[in-house]
Amino acid sequence: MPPRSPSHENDRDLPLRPRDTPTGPVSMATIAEAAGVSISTVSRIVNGQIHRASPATVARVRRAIDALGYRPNQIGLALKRGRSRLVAMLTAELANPVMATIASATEAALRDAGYVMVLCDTHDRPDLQDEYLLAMRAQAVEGYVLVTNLPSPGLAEFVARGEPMIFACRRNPYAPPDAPGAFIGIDNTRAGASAADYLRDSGCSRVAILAPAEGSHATNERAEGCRTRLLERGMAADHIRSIRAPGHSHLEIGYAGAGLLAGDAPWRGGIACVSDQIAFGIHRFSQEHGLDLTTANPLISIDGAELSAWLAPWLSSVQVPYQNFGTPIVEMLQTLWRGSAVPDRIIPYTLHLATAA
Amino acid sequence: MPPRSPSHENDRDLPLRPRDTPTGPVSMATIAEAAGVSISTVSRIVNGQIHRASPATVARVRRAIDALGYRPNQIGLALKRGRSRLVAMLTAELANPVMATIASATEAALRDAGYVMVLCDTHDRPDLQDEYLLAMRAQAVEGYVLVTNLPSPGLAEFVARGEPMIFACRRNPYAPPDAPGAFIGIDNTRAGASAADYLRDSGCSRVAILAPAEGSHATNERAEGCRTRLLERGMAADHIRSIRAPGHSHLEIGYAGAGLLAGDAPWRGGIACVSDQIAFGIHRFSQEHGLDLTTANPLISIDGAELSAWLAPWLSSVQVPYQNFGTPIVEMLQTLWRGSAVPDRIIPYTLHLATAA
DNA sequence: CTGAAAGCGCTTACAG
DNA sequence: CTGAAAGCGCTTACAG
Repeated sequence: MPPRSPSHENDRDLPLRPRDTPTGPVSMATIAEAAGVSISTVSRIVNGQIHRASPATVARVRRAIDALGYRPNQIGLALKRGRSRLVAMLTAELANPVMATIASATEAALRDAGYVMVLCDTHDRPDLQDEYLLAMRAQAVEGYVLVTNLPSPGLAEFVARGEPMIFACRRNPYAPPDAPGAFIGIDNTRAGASAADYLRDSGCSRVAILAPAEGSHATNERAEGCRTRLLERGMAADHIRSIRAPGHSHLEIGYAGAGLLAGDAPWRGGIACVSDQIAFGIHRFSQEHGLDLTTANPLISIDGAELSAWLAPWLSSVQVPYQNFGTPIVEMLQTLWRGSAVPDRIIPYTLHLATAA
Repeated sequence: MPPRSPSHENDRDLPLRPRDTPTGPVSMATIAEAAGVSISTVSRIVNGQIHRASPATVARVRRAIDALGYRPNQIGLALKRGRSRLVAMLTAELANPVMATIASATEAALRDAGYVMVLCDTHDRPDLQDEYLLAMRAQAVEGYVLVTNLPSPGLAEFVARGEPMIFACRRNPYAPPDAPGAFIGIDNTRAGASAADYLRDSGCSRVAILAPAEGSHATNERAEGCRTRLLERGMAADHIRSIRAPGHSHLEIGYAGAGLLAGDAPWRGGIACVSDQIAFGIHRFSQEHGLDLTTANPLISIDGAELSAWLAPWLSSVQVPYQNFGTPIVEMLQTLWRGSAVPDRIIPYTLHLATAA
């Protein structure tokens, strides 16, 4: 750093961050020394207790802060407070666009609230989920947003200890019955029913419902909600074909399901998919085999990724506004921090209609 | 906690984590007291210096650790070391599948290396980028992975200070010329050339190149690489149509570009898109207007998201293995930490061919 | 083989 | 209006 006037009065003229040689991060002690006051005084001023110092002192300290580019070290703060300004997000699979959207929205909302998001991808492995929970506690994170709900000893313990956790899309597997579950998501049963209504209203007299063989609570509810509504609306049980296809990803499940659906004869009727990706899988199978499963039949999926409008105009969907989940998630966390119970938050969805002729 | 035998000898029989009442996280002091030794001794054993304690002591401490479920508090550690085990990832737009893939891959590689990833979405705003850089420094993160490269005062300062930063896909705008840039990505110029080769080999005698009006360095290189190769391969300059379309997202850019392309007469010739999303935009425009831009013309894009194989079989692409970026990114970071310069890492790509007839 | 002490960067009563 | 001191959970010479 070039030599400069010893007078603090000149600090005002310095650019915001004048260091052009690498220096370590500036600590409160540095500021205290530069301003000729104690660390306590700097701390108070940094924390807005300006009425507890003379205006001259406040000005001097502030000038030093600006001149040296001071930012409070969050580690020191966290150690003192016993918690960081970190919130952990655990996703089952970040590569899934639904999860990426939720992560992105949550990150933005947390930033607005002054928090920083740590991202953990469990790859749907219970051991990794537990490893992350423990690692995050060791980081003194202040809360957890879970888009994963595998039963695991660690999760059970965290729930039992009352750690501040929000469950997005997937419910707390250890929630006591009838207790608020801190869940945010859609009513999956109703979403399934809406899919059924759409197909029924489109004039379908038979419907195939495609879901994963090893479904989660959410996908099972969607499939069951659809089936129940179809029955309610007078469809004969043997006109409802439930296909539970195997596979790792929903894309593969859709592909395999399409094989089952088209096995005997070309399917004529409505198709309900519990997720977008399953519909995409059906589409690929259909194209590869010269079929028209997705273009000749009324088709609806649940999730409604924005990309569908661009690449899959043949697809109608129950559209879930995942991009808006961030704000309510943070609100729910803040409620937990205040010590209150957090009721489930059921998000309304909309219906997106296929645009293709 | 139920009363239990005061003898430590029984700890061996306790389940891994026997606390069923909420207790604060266990500190080293707790372990020291439980094992009847000093904190120093616990610290040494936790850190593997077991030859510096008697076997009996080691056993006693380990038993206490297991019984109480102790994990070192990372905040205390970080304060002592001056750095956390955190690495910051800054993305320009997490909702973009390319960025989500890189984030996911980096997260996994960091975890394997014992680090935790903090995710920051700059939304392509220079002010947010700077805000995050400063916030991350205040968290004492040990390194930065940037998938954003907006010129900003903060970024300039970080580069000048030699902070450990990796630039993925987007180059360091402040890198001194001829210096290693700690960049990882493909050779964009060559990728553009490969796109040109594909179209030329497909027999195209004219080609439209679609790129954003306000292109980044990367998209400009791709477009220019394509154009140059077409000229090299004997295509007349007036058979190459460069379309630089306006828009916020690449989807919109593709849509707008398709409008320009189809403005006068239906386009007959090859189409090169500097990104997948631009191709998707063209597809939507084409479908909505009853055209066959994407199905009747040889079409290639750069990026090659996996989803294309499912939803856009008409699309060929230069496929970039973003899902494999994690390991090299962490290796590069580790090289920086060792104090060495990090040469650019140019990742090879493959060609994915359209499957549709 | 083991422990007391200092210190990392903060905050917060407490004393003056 | 201001500062010295204790303490958050660690590590690391240093002394014994």
